[in-house]
Amino acid sequence: MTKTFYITTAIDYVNGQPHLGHAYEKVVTDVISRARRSLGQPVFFLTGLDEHGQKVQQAAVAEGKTPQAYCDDLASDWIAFTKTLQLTNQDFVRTSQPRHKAVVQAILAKLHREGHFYQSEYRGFYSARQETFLTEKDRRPDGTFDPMYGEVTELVENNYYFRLGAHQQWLIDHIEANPDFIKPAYRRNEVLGFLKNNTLEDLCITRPAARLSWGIPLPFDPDYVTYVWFDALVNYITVPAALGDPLLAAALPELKLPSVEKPQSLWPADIHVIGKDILKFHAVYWPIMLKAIGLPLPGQILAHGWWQKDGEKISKSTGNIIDPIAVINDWGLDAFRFYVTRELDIGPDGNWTDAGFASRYGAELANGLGNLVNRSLSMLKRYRGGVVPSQNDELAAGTAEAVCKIAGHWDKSELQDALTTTWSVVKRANEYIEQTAPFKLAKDPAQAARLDEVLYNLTETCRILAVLIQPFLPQTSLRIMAQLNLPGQADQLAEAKWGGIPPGHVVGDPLPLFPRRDQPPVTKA
RNA sequence: GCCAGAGUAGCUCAGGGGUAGAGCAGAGGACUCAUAAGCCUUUGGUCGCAGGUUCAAUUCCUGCCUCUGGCACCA
Repeated sequence: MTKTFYITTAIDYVNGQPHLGHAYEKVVTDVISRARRSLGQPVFFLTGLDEHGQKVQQAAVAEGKTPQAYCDDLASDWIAFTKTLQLTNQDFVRTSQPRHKAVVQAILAKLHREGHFYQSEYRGFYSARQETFLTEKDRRPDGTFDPMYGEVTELVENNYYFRLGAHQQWLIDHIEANPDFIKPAYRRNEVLGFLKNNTLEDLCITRPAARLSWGIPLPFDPDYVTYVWFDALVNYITVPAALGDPLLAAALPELKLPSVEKPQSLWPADIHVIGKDILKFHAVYWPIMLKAIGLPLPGQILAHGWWQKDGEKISKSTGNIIDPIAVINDWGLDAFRFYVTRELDIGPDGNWTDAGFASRYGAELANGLGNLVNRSLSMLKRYRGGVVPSQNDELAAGTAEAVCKIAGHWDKSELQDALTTTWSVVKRANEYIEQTAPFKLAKDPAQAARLDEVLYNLTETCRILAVLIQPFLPQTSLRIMAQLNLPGQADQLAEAKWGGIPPGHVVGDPLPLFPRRDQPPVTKA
């Protein structure tokens, strides 16, 4: 059984509708997934929802629904969202699913048995109205709590804790020995700085069921549900476990899930794509949990940044928001996928501007790629009736060099660099048209052979571009293939080898891929 | 406060001890296959401030200023 490349997004908390940040993380993960598949690797891409917790319980009650029904309703929106983005995820995990509950409980039982947990008192200030403990940070400057919390009382609560203390040094060693474990490097430095300058406190992993019923009960103490860490993070191994992953079967022998015909080997995850806000959970708690369970650590934690809009924080209260679905409806899915991966490198924060979106659409998609394909096919149609001439390799070497570079970028999840390099192929082809001037050659019958050569190079470049953009712009890739009248998905980088389009083949009719747009984009809901 | 990182052309950024670079935006030009797209040429910068090392600093060092990120519950 060969191991499948396993990549995940964070699971999103179901307390509303998906926004730009969610869309971004999912698109990035999807592009990496598609690129890996194109490189010839089997890939399993997982995304999903985090459904337990106080907020969901409260929201459900407020709507007069059971928490499960409330989650089911929202889950259908989130699943629809994966379709809108044309994600190629193989599964969609929900933490309220029985398979997830089974895995969480098996892990809790094992760690409890092996002495990783202990009970202890938690003393704190509790707001009955908000049903939450408050911290010193919640105090106002005068030492009182905001009236929104209602009456605040000091409360003592027993809970279970997970011992973290013994794990600090090996984790530091692991991060230092594996430079790619946390990317980008400056995030890695932050985690190392934190681990070296702080002593890890044990982690509170439960809430009393009396206070929070919407959660997974501890298998060894039904008065408690587990809280956040052993619920949400475990989603990453739920699906491998459910698919019969041999490492998980060995680590959790008592786990009882329906047997599968063809077990898949997924764990360890190759990449967890997450937002920078949850880096500590993934780079500190999660590895320690895995080590305690007896499982290998993921290969990489890839932390992306956040989007701003016009240089300011995106916030619902100021109305400074971007609705990804509105943008997609207006500009098309590929334009959206292109903008977020081309504009922002994975890691830093980015700045969404409508003008920037329109500018990239116009310059790079419409005038760059779109116009190249259109003018190339138009000339082939006009001068040769759409019949591909015999093969010529004038642009072969340059293209091959770019393809090789792009393969390297794909392999390292360097999406922005991959796009830049891909567009260098577009640029080169446009220059080639100016240099060879096929429209002049066409006027001179003596130049017919030269015109054939040029037209072949252009048509073949268009075909290769369909392969190179496929992970990013899947719809456009298919449309180029359709205009070339070629079968297939252009979803294997191996197809980017020069000489793939057969001489004598008749291409279809050219149509603008990205129509010119003069209106600013609609980004508000 | 502490720990990182950054301050370079109008914008986004790359670079790096010895005549400052790219893309976009701006200006000019020749062309016409194409979505009036594309191509060529080109205007922009005392490389945050002040010192120091050096024959030579934007590049190394020190200090300062400004900004950003992190310092455990927001994609």
